[in-house]
Amino acid sequence: MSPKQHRGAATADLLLTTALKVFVESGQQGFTVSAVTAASGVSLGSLYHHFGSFDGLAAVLYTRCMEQECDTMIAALKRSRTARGGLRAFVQAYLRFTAEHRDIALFLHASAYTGYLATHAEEIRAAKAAKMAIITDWLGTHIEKGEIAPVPAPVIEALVLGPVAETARRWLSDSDDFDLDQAARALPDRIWRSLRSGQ
Amino acid sequence: MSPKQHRGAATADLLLTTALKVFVESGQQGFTVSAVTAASGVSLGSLYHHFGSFDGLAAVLYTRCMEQECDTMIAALKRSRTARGGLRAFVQAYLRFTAEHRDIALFLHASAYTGYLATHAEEIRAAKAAKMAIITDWLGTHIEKGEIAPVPAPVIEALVLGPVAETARRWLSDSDDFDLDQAARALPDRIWRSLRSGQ
DNA sequence: TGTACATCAGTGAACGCGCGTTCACTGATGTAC
DNA sequence: TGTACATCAGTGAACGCGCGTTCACTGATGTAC
Repeated sequence: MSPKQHRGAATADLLLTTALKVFVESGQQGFTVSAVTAASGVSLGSLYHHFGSFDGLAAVLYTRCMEQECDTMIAALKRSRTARGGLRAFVQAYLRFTAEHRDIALFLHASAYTGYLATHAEEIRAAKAAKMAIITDWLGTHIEKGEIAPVPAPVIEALVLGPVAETARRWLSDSDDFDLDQAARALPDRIWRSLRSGQ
Repeated sequence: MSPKQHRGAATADLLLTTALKVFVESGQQGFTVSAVTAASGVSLGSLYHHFGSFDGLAAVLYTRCMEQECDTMIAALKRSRTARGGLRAFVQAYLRFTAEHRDIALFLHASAYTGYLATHAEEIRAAKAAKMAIITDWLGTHIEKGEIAPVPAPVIEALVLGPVAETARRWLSDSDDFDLDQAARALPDRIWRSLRSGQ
């Protein structure tokens, strides 16, 4: 299972890093094998040696980015024991991640309905579900505790992820005229108002 | 300016209708000129006569779908004079539109970062901004009246559009295991809690 | 009313380009005895 | 320690396919006098 040589990892890494750069700089249209090999200096055959296909490379890149983002969110959530505090940390971590890793955030948002992920759709779906389960579990425990209102889980998730994702999308498509810090300040409290039980 | 013949309108319409069908059935990958001409029975030259390019057809289709959706939302908003009532109508109209026009909703969501809209990005942006202005104006008047909390406009917009768009996206990618009616029942009140002033 | 002309609508073969992929190959590294 | 061998890593020319687009053309419709 484990490879007898390890120097290949650096090449695979270089390809992934370059692929992300190419995507961000050239968009979906310019996201091609030849663009990635040209920009990285790695040969075409080497790319196929490591990833099997271009879709394969895209799938690995997507999974890696998605997990990096989710792990950041999850760490933020678990830093706090109250629902309100965890939520605040989650929202701010998401927006900070978007700002600090614009390339990753852009790739993740833009890949939603693309063809290059279709081949590996099931694996990606499973990887995403695994990370999301941690987040929804956290929310679940706080519903049980009575801090969050007893509303169907998909609704809670939409109330949390929706405004944050929408804000990120806006900033991604118009970074100059959109005040992300202002949104990061106001959003947590407003989202919390939509979730808390009582009243 | 006006054409001397009108029968062409039917052909252009057939092309647009077929293009939407092809997109929904075959995805971004299968969304090609040849697929559209084959499925519609219209000749390649005729497509170019009416739209100039394939991107041109896609841009017209996108604009048309977007305006149809926005007009539905706007009509719902204006049916009510209170912020709370308008918002409820808006949310439910959005989700109902998504369910009733799954094909349009899917195309609109999936087109966000695609290459085929890049060429006409500016016109599309302008058309979208024109429709959105009506919605943000409506929200603005209710902020002034004090019904909606004095939070920055982009935050308000994210709180309204975010959860609704997220819910639509979820249903679009998993129509069988997602209860859209349940969401449509619970969401308006929850979104309203995040917007209302006071407390 | 007839006819000449301009414009609109529609046709489909042909073209070039760039895409993802294949493949036969060389070189580097690790393993066995 | 040396050497034979298997596997991993990397190379780049070549291929076929299907994409969007072009273009010279015919037919239909409306207009002018």
